[in-house]
Amino acid sequence: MYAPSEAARRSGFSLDTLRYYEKIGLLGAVDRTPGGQRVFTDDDLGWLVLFRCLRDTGMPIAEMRRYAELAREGEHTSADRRALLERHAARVEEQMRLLERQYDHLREKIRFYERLA
Amino acid sequence: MYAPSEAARRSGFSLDTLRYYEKIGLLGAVDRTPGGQRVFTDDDLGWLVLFRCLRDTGMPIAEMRRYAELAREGEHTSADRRALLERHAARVEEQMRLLERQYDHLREKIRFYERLA
DNA sequence: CTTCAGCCTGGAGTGCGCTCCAGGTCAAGC
DNA sequence: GCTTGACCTGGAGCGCACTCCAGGCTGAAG
Repeated sequence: MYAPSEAARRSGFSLDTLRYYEKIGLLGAVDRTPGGQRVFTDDDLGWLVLFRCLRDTGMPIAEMRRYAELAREGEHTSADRRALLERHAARVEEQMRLLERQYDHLREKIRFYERLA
Repeated sequence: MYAPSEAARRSGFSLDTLRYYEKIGLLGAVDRTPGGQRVFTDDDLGWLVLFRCLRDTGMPIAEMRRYAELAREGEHTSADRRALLERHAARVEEQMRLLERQYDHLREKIRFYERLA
């Protein structure tokens, strides 16, 4: 059980972002105190860690939401979820290759300045 | 000498983006025909290749513009330009490490589904 | 000389992912 | 019981990087 600020700290998302993620249905309905304040569970935190992974690797929010909806539909969507993640992983591999290629290009440019000095 | 559409094709930027880059001062003033249509030089293309590299590695436009302005100021800014590129390269290295870490995490998640099948 | 695809301009609009705000409520510590 | 910092809501606003549009001009091919 985590207070909102604690969940924010642990997940690395801002409080506003956590509320936003709930509002758009990325996070399922978060538990509340009788007074209406959010209480995050370990399960919620697990989702947030996953969202951080997907977001850091460039998955658009719409697709994360799709994944979350599939998960909420139950066990029978696991093949779809797996396929979704595998398509994403393939895109990430491509992205890593591009990044490395452009990094080399950048290093080459820097060497130009080194020779100049 | 390249027509706008040819410059777009070769650089991978859209025509609108090329005009936008000129408008905001990322690209210096591009040559024109007597009638006012753009004519891109090999030098322009060189800049576009660099912008693609920097953009693909996540440099914000404001910083690319800073680099371009330094270059237009002349030789004496080369140390600044080099420093700018080196700071950027360091950020790219960090980005590559993060991407790889999160990719591993993603693969781990996929293995979970593989074991499920 | 005509045609018509390609190009021009200034400015408005888009999509994404937050981020901020006003005006109030909640709850832990004294 | 009171204080005060954390939290609530709905909705507006923002920053980035384009992207699109209307209405008009250009220039190579036939």
